[in-house]
Amino acid sequence: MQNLEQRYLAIKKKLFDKAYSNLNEQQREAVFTVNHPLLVLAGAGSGKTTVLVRRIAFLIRYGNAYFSDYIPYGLDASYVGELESALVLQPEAIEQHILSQFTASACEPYRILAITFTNKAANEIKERLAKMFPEDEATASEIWTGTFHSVCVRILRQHGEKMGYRPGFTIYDTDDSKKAMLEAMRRCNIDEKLLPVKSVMNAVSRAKDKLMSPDDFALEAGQDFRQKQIARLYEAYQQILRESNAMDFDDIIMQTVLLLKRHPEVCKAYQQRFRYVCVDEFQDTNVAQMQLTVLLSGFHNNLMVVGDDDQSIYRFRGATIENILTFDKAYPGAKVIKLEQNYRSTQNILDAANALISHNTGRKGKTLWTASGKGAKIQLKLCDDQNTEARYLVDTVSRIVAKKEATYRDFAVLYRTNAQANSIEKAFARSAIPYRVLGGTRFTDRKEIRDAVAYLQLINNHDDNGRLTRIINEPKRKIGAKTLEAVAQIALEQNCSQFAVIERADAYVALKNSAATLLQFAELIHGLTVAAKTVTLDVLFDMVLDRSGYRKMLIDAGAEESDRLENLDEFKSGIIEYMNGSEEPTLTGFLEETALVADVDRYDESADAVVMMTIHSAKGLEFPIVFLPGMEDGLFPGMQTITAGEADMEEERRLAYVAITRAKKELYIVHTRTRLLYGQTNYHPLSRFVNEIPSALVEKLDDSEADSIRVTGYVGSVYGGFGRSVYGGRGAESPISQKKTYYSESATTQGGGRTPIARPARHSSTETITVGKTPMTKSMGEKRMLFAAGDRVRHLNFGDGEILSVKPMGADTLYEIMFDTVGTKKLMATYAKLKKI
DNA sequence: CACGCTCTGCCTGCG
DNA sequence: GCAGAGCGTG
Repeated sequence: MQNLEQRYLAIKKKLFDKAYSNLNEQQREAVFTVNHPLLVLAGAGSGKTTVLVRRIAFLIRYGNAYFSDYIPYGLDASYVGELESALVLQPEAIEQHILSQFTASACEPYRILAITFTNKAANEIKERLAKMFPEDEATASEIWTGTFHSVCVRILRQHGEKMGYRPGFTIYDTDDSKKAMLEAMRRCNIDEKLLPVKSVMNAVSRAKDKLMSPDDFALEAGQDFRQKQIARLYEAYQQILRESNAMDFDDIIMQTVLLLKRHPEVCKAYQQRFRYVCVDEFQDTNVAQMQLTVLLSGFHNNLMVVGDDDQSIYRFRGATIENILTFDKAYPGAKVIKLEQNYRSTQNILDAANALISHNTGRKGKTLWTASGKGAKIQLKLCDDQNTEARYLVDTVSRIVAKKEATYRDFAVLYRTNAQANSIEKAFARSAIPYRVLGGTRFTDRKEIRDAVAYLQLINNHDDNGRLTRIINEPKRKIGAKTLEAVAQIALEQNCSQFAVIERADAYVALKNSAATLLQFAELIHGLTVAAKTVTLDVLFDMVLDRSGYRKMLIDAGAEESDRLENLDEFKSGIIEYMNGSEEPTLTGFLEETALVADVDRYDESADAVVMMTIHSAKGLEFPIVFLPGMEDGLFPGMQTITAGEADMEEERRLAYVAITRAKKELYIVHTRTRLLYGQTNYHPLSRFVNEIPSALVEKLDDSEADSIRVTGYVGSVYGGFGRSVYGGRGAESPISQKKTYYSESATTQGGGRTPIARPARHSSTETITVGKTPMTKSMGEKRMLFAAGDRVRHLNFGDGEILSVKPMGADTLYEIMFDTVGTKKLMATYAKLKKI
């Protein structure tokens, strides 16, 4: 009978293969592979989301049907024969009538967890899952689909108290966190000029990505002064967040991991629940997210991760590509499936991308191919400067649209930095071409929205000191900095929230002058807090704006603030939308959503307009015609990358790979002879990445190569010294370039240890000399003037004076100068515009 | 306390 | 070149 069993198993697979014949072989294998750790290396445009969604649907309908060895009891030849004859049916018919009888331990939808990075991706998966189960809505909605953050918040809302958070804890966004960090710096008495908040925030964020506590950080800092300071700040910052019963975005992940580690019973409950865990964009995960994934999937071990090591472009924010590169070591039995067939681009575009990315060493290795033919060559265009470049884009779009070969929405302009958007946008604005720029200030980042949310946050969580300080004097209530300082001081001493102090303002002598206004404010919040329990959210929102006087403030300001009023109205529609879409709308729930859901519809694909955005934000999107302006060494790859290590360069190359693979049909690479960027004009040679593309794939629209590679003489300014150090090789550096190596340090040490020493001050000792058409910047080094006590000097603003004393300070010099008219002042040599007279 | 001027920094950025 | 922060003045 063995033969019959084999025939049964074989025909079963054949039937599944046919029913899923609109997938390719690798895609099918990924869908059918169910009880295994599974790594799907999904190349750009290889149908990754389709695989993810169909696999989840497969789990629910058929479980492990495909690979299961189960033989039905009493299997007989006529039954197997029937199955074999069913193979002539159409795929849809097979799926509808045959496959369900093979189902083997199907998975309940609520036992599947699918994690993504962005809300957009989560929503797409939800929508596509819903389409997979048109017959019943419940199935798709029971699947736990969400971002890392939303999944973690959901867990923390259940168990946050085990980690010392009170219910209703607040989520701080980047801006709130920055304020908290500034407060930490005040408490630690560390000057922001010596240690910029930005770099501290970055260091702390990276530490949390790696699950390092403040203590761990201090331990690792050893005797490094700067690191030790950051460790202190990290600790103080956590303390401040705790006082406000708040978490930042990184805490959300880290605290969840800690919770699962410290409370095995909680961990076990989730592990047992999740029979299947899927993670999308796995190349973007950091250490903490990897840990979380491992923990949640740890019981059943049916973990599927989907990603593309070649598209890992977020190392700078903590993502570690090692997660994907070492997945098969972490899960020895893991199956690895590569999706290399591309359904998006032409072969020329893919060949260019393949050639480029092959210059990277740290990768799994994939070669994309397509069945759709060679297509047009890649167009390479050289322009004079950023303005002619922008005009070239405009002209090309007009030309192609005029020929009716495409419509506006088919075009995308993708650039490395947002700073490039400016000149391009101007050119489009002057033309008749509709366009949209993505990025920039997000709706929820607007001041009025943040203020309104801050009121709601404070109502929801009275401990939230950050939000309290944000709005206590907005609109103006005559509660100034001094009063707030006193409140904060008392709160610290009493170990209570600032709001608790304000409620009892009359009890403190230090607050006696402002007690009345403070109590009034407390009354306002109390009233709203009570109201929040009874009225609906939209009503509460209006009450906040009216009772606080915020709306009146904007109305009184007249026309110039009318935008803000409109924005608040729009925000209110968002509230109503939330109320309609949620089964049980609560203030906490709404605030959570606003904190975790960035922008509703950032990219409206239906609008017929050229779209402009950074390459980073274009990941995952595709366009028939793509322009890549600014393909120049120094811009892309950026200067920081050129002076940094190979790992950074590989990431930059992956970014170029992402850029190229966005294009479906045509790709235009544009570069310029000179470029005005950050207020300085530079020469930039053609990007090395373009040189890594075989020339047979490229059509030059002019004599671009000759000009771009010949970098002679020098080139100056911010990116100083670069022409030589890159192309001239070591030891060939010109005196000028040596003087200008001041940037190299900052790029390698992750916000660390950049000394201001050799940094020329922008407005003082740098002078611009124009040689021919190209402005060159001359370093101050040779020009810095040294004065002695007694010298008479002239200052641009203060007039003439006499130097009283000269003190060396680091690499700089501090002069004390008695001016004839404005008295004695202390000035740094680098910054003072002094001339000897 | 509000404004305007000056100074500074500036790649990319999800939640 | 430009936005946001910080500082000094009315």
